[in-house]
Amino acid sequence: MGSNSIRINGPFDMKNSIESGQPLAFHAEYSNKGKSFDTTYSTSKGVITTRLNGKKLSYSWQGEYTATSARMEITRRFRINDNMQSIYEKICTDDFMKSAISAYNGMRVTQNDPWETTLSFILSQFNNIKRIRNSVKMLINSYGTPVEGSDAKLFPSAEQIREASIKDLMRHGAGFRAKYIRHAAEFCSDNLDMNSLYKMDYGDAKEAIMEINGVGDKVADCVMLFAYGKMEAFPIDVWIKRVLETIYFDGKKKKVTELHEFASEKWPGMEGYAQQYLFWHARSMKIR
DNA sequence: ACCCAGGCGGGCG
DNA sequence: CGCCCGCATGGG
Repeated sequence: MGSNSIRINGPFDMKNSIESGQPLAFHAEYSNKGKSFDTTYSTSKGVITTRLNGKKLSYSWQGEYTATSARMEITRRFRINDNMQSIYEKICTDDFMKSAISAYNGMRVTQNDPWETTLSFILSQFNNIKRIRNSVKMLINSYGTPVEGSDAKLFPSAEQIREASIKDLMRHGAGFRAKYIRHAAEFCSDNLDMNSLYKMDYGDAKEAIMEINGVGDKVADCVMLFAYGKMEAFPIDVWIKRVLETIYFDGKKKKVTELHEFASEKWPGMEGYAQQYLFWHARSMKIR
């Protein structure tokens, strides 16, 4: 247990960083209190509580954290050290991107735990955000280890999830994805050292994670981006497909492979950030 | 009541 | 390889 604070440089919109369909959207608790914004979320090691007030991000931790590791967790999770001006220079390529950046100025791509991200985005397939959130929270409450001095629980490990029966996972809202989750939990605890993917390049790491049954092209890209911080990853879901076709291809249908090529040529090395702004802006504008 | 959801694997041509 | 289909379930 302890607390400290970080001074934020550059624009930082914590609310949209959490709400914008990234892993924290699926289990973090958050609220506006006056002019400050409060957040609490479970990790594999403890519980992190933050309060953003202007440029000051105060935080406290419980569980297996030291002052150093807690600071690293927060810095990494919200990509505090990202140079947003430099990122915006790369992705502000046209009027649509300009309006997206303007609407969500300071929204970060977050960088989350690999297992947490894999589990969350397997659940996301053919699902909606509210339901994904209910499922993830149920899984935390049912399988997570209690945290001393808190009523919260740790984010459950792959080793803990693999002990669940398919039926139990289905009862927790996983539906037909239950078998994928079980396989992922077994694969990630037996056959895959998830930490080894950090040092692989994007293509190799994506290929490795796609060995999990239930992880295809889109979910793999989400894991590459939201866990491993590989900024060339460009997850293409229905929203991204529609918004690209609408804005850049005059409404004409394009194949996913063509859209990947388009993104890598338009936002080289920063596709992930472009995707996050496209996604959240497209959803708010209900582009269908 | 009815439709749909940040896709995926499997089966087929 | 590309296309098409079914899929558990609950929120809107």
